[in-house]
Amino acid sequence: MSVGIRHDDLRRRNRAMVISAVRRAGQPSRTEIAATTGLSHSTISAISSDLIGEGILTESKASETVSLKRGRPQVGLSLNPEAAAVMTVVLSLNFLSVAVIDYAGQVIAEEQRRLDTLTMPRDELIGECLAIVRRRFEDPDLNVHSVARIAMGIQGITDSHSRAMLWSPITPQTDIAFADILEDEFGIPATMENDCNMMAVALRWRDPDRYRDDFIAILLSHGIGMGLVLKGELFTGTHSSGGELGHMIHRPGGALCRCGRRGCVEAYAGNYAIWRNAKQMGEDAEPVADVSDADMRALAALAREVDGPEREAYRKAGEALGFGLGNLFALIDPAPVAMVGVSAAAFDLIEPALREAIAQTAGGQHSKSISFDTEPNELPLIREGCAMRALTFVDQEIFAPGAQAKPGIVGKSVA
Amino acid sequence: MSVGIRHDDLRRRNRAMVISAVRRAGQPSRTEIAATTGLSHSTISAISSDLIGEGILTESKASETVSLKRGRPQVGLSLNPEAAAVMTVVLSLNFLSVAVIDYAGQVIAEEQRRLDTLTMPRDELIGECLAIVRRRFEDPDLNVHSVARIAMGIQGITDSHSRAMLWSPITPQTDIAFADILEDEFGIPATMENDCNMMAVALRWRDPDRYRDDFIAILLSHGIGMGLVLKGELFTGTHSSGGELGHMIHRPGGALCRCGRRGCVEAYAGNYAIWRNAKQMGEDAEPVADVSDADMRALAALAREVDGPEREAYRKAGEALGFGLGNLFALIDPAPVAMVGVSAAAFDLIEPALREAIAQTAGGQHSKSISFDTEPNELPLIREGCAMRALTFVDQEIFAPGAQAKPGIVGKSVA
DNA sequence: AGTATTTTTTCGGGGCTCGAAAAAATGGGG
DNA sequence: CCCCATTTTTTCGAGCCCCGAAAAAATACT
Repeated sequence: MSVGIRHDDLRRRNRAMVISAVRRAGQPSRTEIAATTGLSHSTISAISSDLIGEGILTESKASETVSLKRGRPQVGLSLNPEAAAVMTVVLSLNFLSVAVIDYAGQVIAEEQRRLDTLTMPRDELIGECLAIVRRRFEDPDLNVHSVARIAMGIQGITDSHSRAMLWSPITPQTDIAFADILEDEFGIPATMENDCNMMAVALRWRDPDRYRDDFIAILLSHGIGMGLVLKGELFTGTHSSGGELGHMIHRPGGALCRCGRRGCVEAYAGNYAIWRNAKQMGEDAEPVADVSDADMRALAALAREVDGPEREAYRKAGEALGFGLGNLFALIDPAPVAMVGVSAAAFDLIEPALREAIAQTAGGQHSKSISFDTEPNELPLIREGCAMRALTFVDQEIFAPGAQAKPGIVGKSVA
Repeated sequence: MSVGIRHDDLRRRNRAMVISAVRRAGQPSRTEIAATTGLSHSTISAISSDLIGEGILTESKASETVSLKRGRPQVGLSLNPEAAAVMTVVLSLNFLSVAVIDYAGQVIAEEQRRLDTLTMPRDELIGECLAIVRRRFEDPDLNVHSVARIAMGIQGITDSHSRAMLWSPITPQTDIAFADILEDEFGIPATMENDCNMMAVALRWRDPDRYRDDFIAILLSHGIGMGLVLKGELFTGTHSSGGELGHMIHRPGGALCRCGRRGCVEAYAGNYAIWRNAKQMGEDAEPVADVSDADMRALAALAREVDGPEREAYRKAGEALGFGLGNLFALIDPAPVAMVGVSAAAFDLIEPALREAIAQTAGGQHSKSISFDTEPNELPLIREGCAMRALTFVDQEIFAPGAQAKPGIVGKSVA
C-alpha cells in the first residue's frame, strides 16, 4: 500500500496485464485473456482494440488447427514483432556477446567476441562493450529507433537497482555503472543484471510448471552463484544483487577462497576448488585463475572411473553445497533447485554427498523430496533472461505508461 | 500483476489506505492524508466522510495546541476506539497471556497465567488457551461482539499462512492448528503467528525511523529465533514461518543442538548452550531443559567479572551468531539488527566476538557500520506485534472489504 | 439455407477520482 | 466591531473506466 491508486493507473495496469497475458500465452483469444485476467469481455475488447491500433498486438487468424468447434472462431492475439526491439549484452569471463531481439522474443541479430577480460584496463573493457553495441546499431538491417531497452548481464555482484556492476570475478575492476554508461552513450534505458538472476528469470519462462513461485538456480562454474525466486519475485539483497550462496561460510577458518576469505562454500565447490582438491594441492593453495571446461569434464570422467582424490574432491564439493543449501533452506524452506554450468554435468558425482549433508541440516527434514534438475550451459539462459527482462520492461513501462508509482510515503504495511 | 483490477477494488484500496494513514499518523487532518496518499482532497473528503459515518473514524477537534495559524483550523481524524476490538494470545514457555485491545490500539483488558507447557498433554494445552480466551468473553465489561480478530503468537515454527503451530520448543506437541481451533470455538477470524515475526512487526511500529524496510530482529533466549523484514515486508519461508537463523549450521558435526542435529548456531548461542559451555559440560552434553533468566543474568555478571569459562562461553556464542549473521548477510546484505531477549542484556559480552566473526564473512565488508540495538524483554514486543497484526487485518479486511484478490492465474511477473 | 453455438463488439449504467469553485472557519488589522 | 486574507473542507460537473446484457459476427451442423 505505497500510494493512492489514481484513476488513470487502473487502465495502465490492465493494459500491462493484457500484454503480459499475451506474452505468456503466445496466441490467446480475447476470451482466454478475459478468463486469465478476470476482467470482463468488454474491457478486454476495448483494451486489445487499443493495443492493436497502436501496433503493439496483432490479430493472427489463429488456431488454424482447431476448426472443429462450432461457433465463431477465436481470433488469436499475438505480440507484434515489429512493435519494438531490445538488446542483450552478456559479459562473462573472456567472452562478450550481444543480441538484438524483436518484440515477440525472436533473436534477429547477434555477435560474439573473445577478449581477455582479466587483464583489460577499465576503459578498454567499457570500450569493448560500447563498441559491440555500436556495431549492432550500425547494422543497416536493424531499425535503430526500434530498440527500446538494453539489458546487460554480468557474472558478478550488481547493485540491487540494476544499475552497476559492483564486483566481478572476470575483471579486477570494480564499481562500473554499466547501465548509466550505456544510457549515456546510446540514449536508451539500460539495466545491469546479475547473471544468476537472469538464469532464474529464464528458467521461469522456459518451464513455468516446475519453476513458478519459489525456486533456486545455482551456477556451478569457476565460482558458485545463485539466483533466487521467492513468492514469485526475484530476490535481491538490500543493496546488492545478493544471494551469495557461494560465500556463505561452510567451515570457519577453512579452505582459502578466491575472495580472500576462508571456508566459503565456493572454496570447496567452485571449479578451482574441485581442481585443487583433486590435485591434492592443499586447502591453502592459491586458487588457480581458470580451469577450462574440458579439463573439468576430464576430471569428472576420471572421478567416475576411479575412486581416488578426484572423486573425493567432488564429494567435498557436494558436502559444502549441501550444508550451504541446508542453511539456505533453514531460512526459506526447501524449494526446487536447478543446477546450471559445467559442473552441473558432474552432478551425479556431487549429489550423494550433497543429500547426505542436507539431511544433517534443518532444511533436510524432507531432503528426499527436494528435486534437482541440471542444465550444463549457462550462457543461453543468461541471454534469454536478459531478453525477457528487457521485454517485460517495454511491456510495462513503455507500452503501458502512466503516472509512475512514486516511492510511497506511507510505506507498505507489515503488520 | 496477479489479476485484473476491478473497478470496485479501487475504492476499497483507497479506503484501506486512508485508514492506514490515520493509524500511522495518529491524528492527521484530511489535508495531511491527501498529501501522504497522493489522492485528491475531494477523494479524501468523500472517503473520510464515509468512514466517519460508519463509525470507523472520528473527528477529534484536533490540534488544540496549534491555533497560531491563520485560516480554517484543521480537523484531526482519529481511529474510533469503539469501532472494534482485537484479542492477542501469547503462548510461551510456561506462560500464557491474553489481552483485549481497542481499535485505537489501547489495552483494555488482560490476563496472565503460569502453566507447565512442557508436560501438558495436547488437549490440556489447547484447553488452557481456549479457556483464557473464553474468560475474556465472559467479562461483562467487554462488548463481545466488538472483537473482530484474534492473533495468537507462539514461540516456535508456524506455517507460512499463519494457521498452525508446526513445532515449538515449549511443548512436545506438534502441528496444532490453533488458528482453526480458535475460529471454530469463537467464530472469529484468527491467526497463529511466529513470535519473532511479531517482534519485528512491533519494532517497526515502535521505531519506524530505524526499522523501516530492511531489518532483523533476533531473539536471544533459550533458543535463537529471528524475524526478518525485507523490502518492507515480513519475510516467511515457502511453507513455514522460516528464518531459522538458530538452526543454520555453524560447524558441521559440531555441538549437540536441542533439535537433535549438530553444529547449529543455537547449539553455541542459546541460553542452554552458553550455560553448558560456561559449566564446561562438553559439547555433547544433553541440553538442559530450561535455564532461568536469573541464572543467565548471574552468569553474565560473572563473565564480566572474571575471564574464565563463562566469558569464553559468551565469546563462543558471539562467534556462532557472527558467522550465522554473516551467512545471512551474504544472502540479503547487511541490515540493522535488534537483539531481543534475556541474553540481549549480555550483548556487551557477545558483541566483540560477533563482530570479529562477521568480519570474516562476505557480509562483513562493512561490519563496522552494522548497528545493533538491544531490548531485553521480548514478551511486550510479541504482544504489540500481535495486536498490530490483528488491527491491520481489521483495517484491511473488515473495514475495507471487497472482491477478494483471488489467487492470480497469470502469476507475478518476474522478468 | 436455416439453426445452434461460440466469440467479439456495442451500448447504457453506475462508480470512482479529479479539478475548480464555493463554502466554512479562523486570525489579523483598521 | 467588521471585513479581509488565509487555510481547510465540501460540493459539483466532467471525464474515465469497468461491467452486464444484448446485439452482432462468424462458423459448424443439419
